[in-house]
Amino acid sequence: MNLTIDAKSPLPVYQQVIQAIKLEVLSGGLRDGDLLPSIRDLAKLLKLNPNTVAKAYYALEAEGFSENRSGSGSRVRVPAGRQDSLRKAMLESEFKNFLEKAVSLGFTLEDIKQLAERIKK
Amino acid sequence: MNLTIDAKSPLPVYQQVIQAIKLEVLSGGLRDGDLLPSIRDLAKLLKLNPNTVAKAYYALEAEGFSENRSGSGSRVRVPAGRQDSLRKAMLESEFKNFLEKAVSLGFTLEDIKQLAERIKK
Amino acid sequence: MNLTIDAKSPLPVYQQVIQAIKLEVLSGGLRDGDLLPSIRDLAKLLKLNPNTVAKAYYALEAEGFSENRSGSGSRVRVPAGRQDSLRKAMLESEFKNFLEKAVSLGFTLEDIKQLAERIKK
Amino acid sequence: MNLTIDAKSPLPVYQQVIQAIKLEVLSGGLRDGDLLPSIRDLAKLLKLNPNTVAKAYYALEAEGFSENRSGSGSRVRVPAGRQDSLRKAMLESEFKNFLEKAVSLGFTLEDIKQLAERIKK
DNA sequence: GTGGTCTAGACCACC
DNA sequence: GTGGTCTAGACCACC
Repeated sequence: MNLTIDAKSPLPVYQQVIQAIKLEVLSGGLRDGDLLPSIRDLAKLLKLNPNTVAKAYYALEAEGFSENRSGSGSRVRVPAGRQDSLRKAMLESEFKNFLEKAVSLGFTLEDIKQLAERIKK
Repeated sequence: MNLTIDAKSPLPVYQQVIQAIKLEVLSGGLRDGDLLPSIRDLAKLLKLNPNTVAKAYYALEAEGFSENRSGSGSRVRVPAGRQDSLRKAMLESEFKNFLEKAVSLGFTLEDIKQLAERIKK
Repeated sequence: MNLTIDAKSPLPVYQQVIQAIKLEVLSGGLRDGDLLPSIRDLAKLLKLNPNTVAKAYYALEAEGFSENRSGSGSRVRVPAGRQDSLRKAMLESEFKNFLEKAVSLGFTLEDIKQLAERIKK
Repeated sequence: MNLTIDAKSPLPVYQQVIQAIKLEVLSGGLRDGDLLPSIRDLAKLLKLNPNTVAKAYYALEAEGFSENRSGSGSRVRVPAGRQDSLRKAMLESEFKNFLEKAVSLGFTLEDIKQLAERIKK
């Protein structure tokens, strides 16, 4: 897993952990049944308090992304079908987000196409 | 002006105000010399404490986006050339941001092109 | 509000707080829009750590029972219709629960009727 | 025996085991002198650590519900009269429990009677 | 070792 | 004053 925490981000640290793990799940880096690092290990790795990581794990379980069991760790839970639809939904929402900002900045779809051409290379 | 404040956002409210006004300037909704709404009026409109709005206005002035003259309100300050380059820089940064997320979700540039085709219509 | 915490209960303290507030909402003691006691006040009253009460409030908000706003406290949120259906659903579930236990103890519905007659008086 | 263990329950697992066996005894599913399953067998069946089951068995013996003789297993101990009075006491306590919750939800005895009528069918 | 709960006490943004 | 986040460190049940 490739987790980095940005202490300066306005996004609370525990939510950064949630996002990073969700991304890992959605990108296929973590699959259904995979064991997540233990709360204490991840806390040590990210130099966070175990409570902060626990909060993230708790939220992930509440959202159905994992199953935490005392004594045997936390495992990823992603019904096969769900992963793909979540992935697509997330991409679309990110893209719409971007489009909205671009449009409110006064750019046209033509401008955006040109931008895309330039950066792609 | 089209401002909406999200109290639940991790981004502090006064920074949301800053962002919204900058967007307005960059999109051309506010031009060099335009009068910003008074601190009290904007606070009332957004249901915020005037202190919060004042904090945003001071920050905008510090960044050179406005000029506050006590007694005669705050006026937008945008040197002619600057607006365009800021606008472009912001669009590029947003687009790169989106691309990064898409790639980390495992999508290819081809996937993104197709998405763009679909949404455009 | 009539909250009592049982330190010996196997139910975690923060869940006891959640239950007590939900009960208060479902019984009509707390209505939509009512202000909950502040985290600090309730913590002092129950002799708990503010974090523990905060955890309960956070969960209540996640379940849609309240809306917490920094600076202006936590307010009960119960759409008028929902309260009644939740109340009935909870009663039925409690009753079924009881019936199951009674039946597994080998009692008949006749036994239960007699018990009810006796206790009612 | 019909045992199901809920790892998420706030009630410790070994106490769930105790409860389940007591219920079995009170309902007549297990009678005086009956042999309980071996600690290892029950642990395997419930996917628990044998230590957890052993803890439950010791507690049951301490309460006088069984007699553990090393080498020849654990046998249920229920003096003839005791079973019936325990059964009744448990039912009454469960019923009072239910009534309390119903009343605190604001239901009247009339409401409860109607509920009973509906479910009975 | 594992996750879950809790206290104590700090700092933040907003009021 | 309000809720939200975070660290530090403890204890619990279960493995």
